[in-house]
Amino acid sequence: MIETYLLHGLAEIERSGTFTAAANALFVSQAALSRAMQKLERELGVALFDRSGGRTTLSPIGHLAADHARAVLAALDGMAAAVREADRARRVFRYGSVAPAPVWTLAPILSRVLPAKSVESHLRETDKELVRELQEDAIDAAVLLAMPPGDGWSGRPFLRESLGVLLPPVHKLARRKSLRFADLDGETFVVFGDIGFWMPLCRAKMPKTEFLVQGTYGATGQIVANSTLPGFYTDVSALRTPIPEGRVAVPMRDVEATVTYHLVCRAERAGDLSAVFDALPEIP
Amino acid sequence: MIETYLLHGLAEIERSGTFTAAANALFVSQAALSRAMQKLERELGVALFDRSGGRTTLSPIGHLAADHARAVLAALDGMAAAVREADRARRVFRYGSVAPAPVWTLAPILSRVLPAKSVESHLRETDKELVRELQEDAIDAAVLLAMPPGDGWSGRPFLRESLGVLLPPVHKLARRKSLRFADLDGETFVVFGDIGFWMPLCRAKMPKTEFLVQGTYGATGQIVANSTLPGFYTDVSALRTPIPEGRVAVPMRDVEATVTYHLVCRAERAGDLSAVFDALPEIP
DNA sequence: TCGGATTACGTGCACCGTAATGATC
DNA sequence: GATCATTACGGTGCACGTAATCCGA
Repeated sequence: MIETYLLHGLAEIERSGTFTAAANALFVSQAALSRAMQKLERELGVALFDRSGGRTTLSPIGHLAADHARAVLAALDGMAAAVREADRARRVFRYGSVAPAPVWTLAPILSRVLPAKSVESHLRETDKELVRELQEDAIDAAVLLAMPPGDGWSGRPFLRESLGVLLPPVHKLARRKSLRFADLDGETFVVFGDIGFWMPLCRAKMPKTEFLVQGTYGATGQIVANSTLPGFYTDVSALRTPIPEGRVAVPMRDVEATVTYHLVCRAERAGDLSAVFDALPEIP
Repeated sequence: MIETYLLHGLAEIERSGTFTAAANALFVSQAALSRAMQKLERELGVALFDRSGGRTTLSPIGHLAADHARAVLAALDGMAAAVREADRARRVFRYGSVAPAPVWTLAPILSRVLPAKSVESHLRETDKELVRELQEDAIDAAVLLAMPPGDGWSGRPFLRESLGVLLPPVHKLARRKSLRFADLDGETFVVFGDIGFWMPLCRAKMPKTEFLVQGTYGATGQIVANSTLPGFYTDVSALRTPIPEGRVAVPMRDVEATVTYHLVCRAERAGDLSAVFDALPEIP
């Protein structure tokens, strides 16, 4: 029987050039490697090495065998990777989102509907990145701003969110009923870093504005509450983090400031996720 | 390290359905197989079997792993086959021919030009079969009646052969200087079986003729020498087996009765065989 | 003489088989 | 109780490391 340690030995000898170097790389003695290669030749019934000179070297057939050995070992690694990945996928539900708010909504739903699975999520800044991750099966589902173009997708909207700004009462715009991005362009905003698509959206809509990006959600709130710098909120975020005392919340009325989140998966996987889709809230 | 005996075990369990049956098929004890599968699961860090019920059965991930295991084992078999085939090809020169006469010519040339190789040859009835064998790398070269169509071939003519008939002196055609197939159609011929393309050619040109096919060359000669039945010879065969006493040799004058043999190989292999081509005789 | 492969030799581990035990129908 | 799988136990073969040997530059 040709066991894999023989293939490892052969591949490493081709890589290292000599038995001695390969043996060191494999943490075995050169004697063991020498015997292993003799065994491999015996198993195959074919000489793989030129043993004429002082240095024993791979024959052309030995190189051919080493090529195949590497292919077999790659297949074996592929097996281990595929099996471990399948096992992981069995235990965890992984999804990405273009914004943090949908995660707050989904977290309790997912842990109720998929009690046997742990849930992993991450933020991205564009639908496009998440669509790619869906296609590569790197995630089970994604929260997008719109259904992706083309067939092969399954999903539906489940949450709407609208952006607004938090202003000090003395701010010249604090008395307005609503604002546009254009009104605020040039202000300096305190903003939390991980807010998904909102970040590039705000940069695009307010190119003259400077954003003081904070690494944590807490720090962002602290600075907004204890300074006169404007910050952001949304209708959804206001439900979990009340508007700070001494701040005025003014909603934005640009169409881009209100978005609808869609939970999306590949159509093939729709069956696995039907319980999740059924548990999503309806949009009023 | 995942050794191949673990993969064999897994694949056989999927095939057989139970550990017991698989263990019998693999000629090991069920205990050994059970331990082996535990080791495989330990190596992968993933459970491959449902051990809840009385019968331990493959989980979906176990089936996935078994699929990969079979693929790895197939790659391993492929490696052994490729290496053994490369080694064989290194030691033997194998070719096919549409007729026996070229083999008589080539045998001494090949053993002189390729002293390190043993030579294997076989007969086929058509160029087409041999071209396919060349394409499949089943043979190193082929003796054909013509260069194959298309690019990718290398070769040249090296021998010409003409067919004739051996008649008893009393035969009504024995005094002719030459004959056509049409003259002989309807006669009963004694003929050796393994004569390559000559057999279908003669059947095609003399559809009314009955051929008494002999299994050995010696038997054919004996019957021809000791009967009044007509037989065949060629100018080339006459050099090694003289015309029997009491027989008249009459050449055929149809164009199909004279052929030119070409030694052909795939163009990629032309370099390996240049010494052989150089040693071939020129056609007068 | 030196770097590197092979051979010799003793050791220990890992896999084996038998047999007892466990688990499920 | 029958049928499988797992666990326990003792044995053994095989791959290992050390060290001696061999072989070319």
